[in-house]
Amino acid sequence: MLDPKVRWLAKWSSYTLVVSSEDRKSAKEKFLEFIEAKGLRLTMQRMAIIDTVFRTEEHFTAEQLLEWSREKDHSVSRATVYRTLPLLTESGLVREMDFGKDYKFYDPNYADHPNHNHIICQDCERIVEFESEKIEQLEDEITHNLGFSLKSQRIQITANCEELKKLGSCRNKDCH
Amino acid sequence: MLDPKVRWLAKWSSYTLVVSSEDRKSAKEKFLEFIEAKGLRLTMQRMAIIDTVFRTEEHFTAEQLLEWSREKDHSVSRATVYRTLPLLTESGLVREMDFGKDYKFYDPNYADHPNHNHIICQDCERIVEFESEKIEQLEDEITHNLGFSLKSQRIQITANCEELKKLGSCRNKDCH
DNA sequence: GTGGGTGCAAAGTGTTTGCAAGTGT
DNA sequence: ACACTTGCAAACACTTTGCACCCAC
Repeated sequence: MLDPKVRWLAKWSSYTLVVSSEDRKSAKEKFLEFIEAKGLRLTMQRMAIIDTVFRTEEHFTAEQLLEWSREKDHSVSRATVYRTLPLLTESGLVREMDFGKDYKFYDPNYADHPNHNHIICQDCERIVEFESEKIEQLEDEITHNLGFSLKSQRIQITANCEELKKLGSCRNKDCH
Repeated sequence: MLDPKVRWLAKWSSYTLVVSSEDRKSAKEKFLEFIEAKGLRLTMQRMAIIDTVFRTEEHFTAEQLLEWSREKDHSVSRATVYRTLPLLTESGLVREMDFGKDYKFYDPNYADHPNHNHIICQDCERIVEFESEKIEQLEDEITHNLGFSLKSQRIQITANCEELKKLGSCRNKDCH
């Protein structure tokens, strides 16, 4: 395993090498193909951003992505992050989510689980994902009955930790 | 039926009279009670806004609410609309919705159908509502199994009109 | 009369964009 | 070389807020 700093300063040729040894290489490689197919260029800044996105398990905001990307390449600017996010969502590998906050969240796990839904803890803002074939089936049925064909769906559940009620505080209170 | 202009210029005492003859009086009266319970005042501007909200069947934006309210009382300002909206959502009678646009939508039908969900046509932006006890039950079950207690939920389905596919165009294409 | 409410305009906040300089191919 | 990209800072769009005046109670 290379020193992360070194890895990030490396040129593209050695970079792919690292990529192919990563867990999430699949989604990342798909995105690199997407970029290539569109005739776009692989700049150092984009690489830093892309790697951050596909190395992350959590949902993140534009600001967090900027911060994390800068740890890898200090030259990444806010503008580039905001210009790269639409590419990510356009590729279908990252999903933009709106929880009614003033900023958007981005979900890098979308590629693997295109129909997953979210539970957001009101107390700690922890986000948990789930999938349900039964619900999907019902949604599809209802949508069809109303004269539409379902394109995509999202469920957002706002909830409280059971822990909070029992213990008076939430274990994850400061996890965000 | 009074001339709308006159009705809106009337003082509070005669105003309630009109209210009680309205279809949506129930939600509106609940909100007036909510305001009173909080010890807030009933200004002409608030009345114009409140009446607009509870007379409306459609989903609306802050800007639309301002425009409509101004038709009733030209002195209503944008600031007052934005200061009144939190009261409306806080009362539980209006629901704030985020469809990922830069502005929020507000749903005045929330009081009557607190768990309704939305299907948005990708082509014409028409919004259709639906409810499903089965889905609610499943959601509640899943949420509980994951260690949370469900507070609220929302489903957004993006779909295409079946008509569009069959006829090549959507009847509602220009309805928004 | 008084404390909450209002309009106005300025400030905020997350996001987008014009432009000149930089860089991957 | 050329066209795509970038960083910077100004611009944007929606929303919030400070302040002096106003008005419902």
